[in-house]
Amino acid sequence: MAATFEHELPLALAQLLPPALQGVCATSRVQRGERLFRPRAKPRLLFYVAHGEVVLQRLASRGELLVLQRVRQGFVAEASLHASHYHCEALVTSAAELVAIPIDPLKQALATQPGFAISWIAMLNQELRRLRAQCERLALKGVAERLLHLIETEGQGGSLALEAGLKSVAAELGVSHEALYRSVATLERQGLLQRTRGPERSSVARLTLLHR
Amino acid sequence: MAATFEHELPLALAQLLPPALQGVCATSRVQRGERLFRPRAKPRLLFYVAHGEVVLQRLASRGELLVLQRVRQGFVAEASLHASHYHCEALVTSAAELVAIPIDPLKQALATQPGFAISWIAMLNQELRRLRAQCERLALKGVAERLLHLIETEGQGGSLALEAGLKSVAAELGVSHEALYRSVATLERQGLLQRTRGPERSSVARLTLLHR
DNA sequence: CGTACTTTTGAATCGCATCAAATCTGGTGG
DNA sequence: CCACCAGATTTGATGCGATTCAAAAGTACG
Repeated sequence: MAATFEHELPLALAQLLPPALQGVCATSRVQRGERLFRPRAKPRLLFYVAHGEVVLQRLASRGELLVLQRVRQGFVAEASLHASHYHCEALVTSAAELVAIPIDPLKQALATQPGFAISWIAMLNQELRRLRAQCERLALKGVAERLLHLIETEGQGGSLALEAGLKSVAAELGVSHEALYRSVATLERQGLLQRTRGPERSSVARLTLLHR
Repeated sequence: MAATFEHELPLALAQLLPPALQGVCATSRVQRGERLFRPRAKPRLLFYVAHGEVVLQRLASRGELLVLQRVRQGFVAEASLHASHYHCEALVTSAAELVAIPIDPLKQALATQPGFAISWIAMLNQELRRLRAQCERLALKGVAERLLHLIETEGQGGSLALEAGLKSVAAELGVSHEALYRSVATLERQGLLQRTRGPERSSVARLTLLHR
């Protein structure tokens, strides 16, 4: 779908981006399954995910699919700002509302507006901390420990919204989906976790931590 | 040791930092075992590792030690620039030469010199890519695969220098040191890997990839 | 109503963690 | 110089947990 201006920019973006840059951004709704970019493509746009879910993934040497990042709210591949090409691909796994920011004007704004550059650095710092948390999580040994760590760090108040099903979570945790299903069932049986399903087509499942 | 000005700043830093900021930086040599900062401490200095090795680690909920990052060359905890306190601790694991950069002047320079801010953003982007590579590595299932991935991504020309022994590498790979020793031995037996030890006290061991 | 996908359960297998112990290493102090 | 110690390295044995393969049931969507 072409750019639509009927929707305002998400608040987080409106506060971050300078007005001049906001003018050249395009908001669009993207269906599940679409690809934002492929590996080796030259970066021209930088994407921000307002709703939905986008997965950054990469084909490993053995042909296995590695999930580098699931983005539910935030920038996609912001590290490709100065890169000559993408190192991974971005796939929409849950219908999303995206903002596309042209890279050239973005770099221009960063170079001329110090306040914006500072905010951008703060955003990158936050992203760094998030990634370190993910590394910490992947270093945990058990499936249950990884899942609980995910809910604690990525969830809000001990509750994690699932936009795209448990299978996608399993990939992010670096475990087989069978192992994750079993672990969730066990934790539920032990009363440590509660899974709620959305009643409607808006299947916003949710994992909530109990007794802790 | 107090600041010494007998040594110039490392080239990478000299090119990155504005002259005014270089003037307030302190170079120092730090022994193995020293701690640069503890969790919950308020960040006042930002460290750059010129030589040696510094490990960013954190005590997990179970009391296990999680290695978030091994820094052999680059910044330590650069994400704490705007943070109110550290989330992890930094331990020197191999005698290191460090540059301490006061945070306040650093933030001042970032806010007033757009070119510097841009360079800083580029550095953060590089760090983000490195961390994504680490996540990718930790998602691999086998010890051997993780090790080979480490050598490929962190090494230079298929050869990785070890500043602090295999045990520290095991922690970074998220595996037990026994498993890593066995894996290295197996790979050596298969002719896929060669381990060289430094002849002198400068025990710069090295892992080199063969036949690939 | 059929197709594609997720979810679920089962069973067999394998790799790694763990515990244990021996050897080797560098560095320290007598 | 040597005894000694702390840590790294190495090898062995055992058990657990995850992967893998397989198959069935549930669910969304056209």
